[in-house]
Parts: sequence; C-alpha cells; structure tokens
Amino acid sequence: MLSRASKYAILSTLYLAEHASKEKKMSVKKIAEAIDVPSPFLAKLFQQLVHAKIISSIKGPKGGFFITKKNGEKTVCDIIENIDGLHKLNECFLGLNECDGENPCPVHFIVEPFKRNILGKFRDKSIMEFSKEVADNGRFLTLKHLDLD
Amino acid sequence: MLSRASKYAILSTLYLAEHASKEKKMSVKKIAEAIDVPSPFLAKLFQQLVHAKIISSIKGPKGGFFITKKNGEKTVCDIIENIDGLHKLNECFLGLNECDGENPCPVHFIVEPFKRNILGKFRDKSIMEFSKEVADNGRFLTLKHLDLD
DNA sequence: AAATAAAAAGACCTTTTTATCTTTTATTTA
DNA sequence: TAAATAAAAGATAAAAAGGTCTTTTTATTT
Ligand code: FES
Ligand code: FES
Repeated sequence: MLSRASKYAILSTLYLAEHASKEKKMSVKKIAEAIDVPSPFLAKLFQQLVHAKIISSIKGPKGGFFITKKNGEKTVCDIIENIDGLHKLNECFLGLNECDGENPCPVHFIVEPFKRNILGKFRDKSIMEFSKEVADNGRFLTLKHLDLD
Repeated sequence: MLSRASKYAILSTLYLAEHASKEKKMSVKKIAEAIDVPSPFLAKLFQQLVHAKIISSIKGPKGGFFITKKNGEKTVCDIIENIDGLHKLNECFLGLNECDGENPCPVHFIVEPFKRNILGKFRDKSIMEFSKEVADNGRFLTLKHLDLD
C-alpha cells in the first residue's frame, strides 16, 4: 500500500517530532540509527520533506533537522502526498483501475471502511498532535529494542 | 500490500471459476483479455497455480485452464500463499519488523481488525463459494466495461 | 502421419524502487 | 581564517518487480 520510502518518512518524522526541536537539532545519521533505516536513503527523503516545509533543516556544525511550530501543523497525509502521492492510499485492494462503491471489487466493502478510517487518522491530526498521541499511548516507531536474539 | 502478481492471480482465478469448467476450458489469452492483464505474465502465474493444484490445465488444441471440484476447494489464501507468501498479508502497515499487539505501531489497532477481517474472507470460503458470492452480489473482476471514454 | 493449438519451461528485457557514493554549500568553532 | 561538521544536490548502483519472447512438450484434429 505505502512504499518503504513513505513508511521511513512517516516514522522518522514522528521520531523527529518527539525528540528534536529548534534548540536540539538531530542529524540524519542519528535518526536513521534510532529507527533503523538506511541513512543515505533517509537523507533523500528528508530533503523532500524540507522542500515541502514538513520539517526544517540547518546546515553545518550544530546543524541538523528539527520541526518548527509551523512545520508541526502539517499532517501525516502531507508526508504521504509528497513521497508517494495520496492516491496510493486509495487504490483498489485487488488492483481494479478505480476503487468506488459503484463498481466494487469482491472485497471493496471490507476495504473501504478501513481506508476511510486510516485516511481520517492521517488527515485530521497535525503531526505534533499525532506524535503526542503516539507517545502517550506507548506506540512504537521501531522495534530495535526487541533485537535481543 | 499484495503484489500485482497476486492481484492478477486472484482476479483471473475467480474469473476462471465463474466462466470455465472441465467441459469448457479457457486459454490464457482469453482470460487475460477478459480481465485486462498482460497475458504472458498471467501464463507464468497460472503455471504456479497449476503446480499448487489450485487450477488445472490440459495442453493442446481444445486445451486450456479450468477448475475441478477438488481445485475449487482451495482458497484465495492459497493463491496468495503461492504467489506472494501469506506474510504479505500480515506485514506492519508502517514497516515495523513485526506486526503484533505487544509492540504496536501508531496505527496497529486500526490496521489489525481490517487484516483479520480480510484474512477471514480469504480463508474461510473456498474459491468456488467465494466465486459464487462474487457473482451473486454483483462484484466486479475488471472495470473493462467502463472504458467508454 | 502431419498440422495445429495450447500450455510448460526458461531465458531475457524493462522499469521502478531502494540504496549508496561523491561533490558542493552553508555554518560553526577554534 | 582554517578546520570541522552537517545538509543539499546529483550521479550512480543494486535489487526487485513487472513484463516479454522463444523453444519445447503435449494433445487434438485432419
Ligand atoms: S474496488 Fe477494490 S477495494 Fe474498492
Ligand atoms: S504493528 Fe503496525 S500494523 Fe500492526
């Protein structure tokens, strides 16, 4: 449904929202390490997110990425839109050219409520609100801590 | 979530279930045309499905693909398992290494019920039953008929 | 038996996605 | 001002997914 690129971007941005700020910027390397994604790839993605004003960056020593108040008002939807395109969230589960109730595929009426639900989740809360909720509810952005094997 | 390969395989098999039988076999070409998928690609997929005893085939003139009573007892799950692997239906929506309620990602509790639902749909009905339901409820396997533009 | 129709098998090609590497630019600090 | 640090930009590479083509095998029809 979502590309890896989008998934990396979402998790990394939420991580950034929780752990960085204008006063405490973070380098790509640190973030990539923290949530276990390939850092040069993440660097590319972050470039796009900066461009889309979803996150901010400053070059040089003591530089890095962070999220301003303004940035934090963007949504997870905005991330997806800028990496994959929003249509990726609305494709037919079985690959029909369109997903709509007029011409439903065999699983449309199972899939459609889910899609509405997740779209709402990604659209109706700002990244800052979403991030707070994630932290409050003890959701995970990585399972790195489980690699005890 | 599912690869195109799986989607093609599911749609084509359901089409076969509805339109072919031991007495009325169908060639790849006809099926591919009917549901609008690339025929050499579908040929490959059907090879795998024959191997997995999900569909049957006879070579030569008057040959083609069809579904026996025995075949019809398989499930859509079996198709997915043989093309993509079932794990594709159980991956974390945001790409965490595992999807489980002990270590949920930010959207786990939205995604998990949907996954259970769709898995049930694909597992608890035989392909023949599923196909009948699809026909009875007027679900579509292609939107070819809409290409009036 | 010869011609033909269709699947099986496997090699091959193309595009997209994922990932890396290198150079440049901006900023800070010593 | 020089050295160091970190992002920006862009070229490149590797892998996976998607798709095509050719040859072989099998069955049927004439
Ligand atoms: S038509 Fe297939 S999911 Fe809506
Ligand atoms: S943990 Fe992400 S969907 Fe279950």
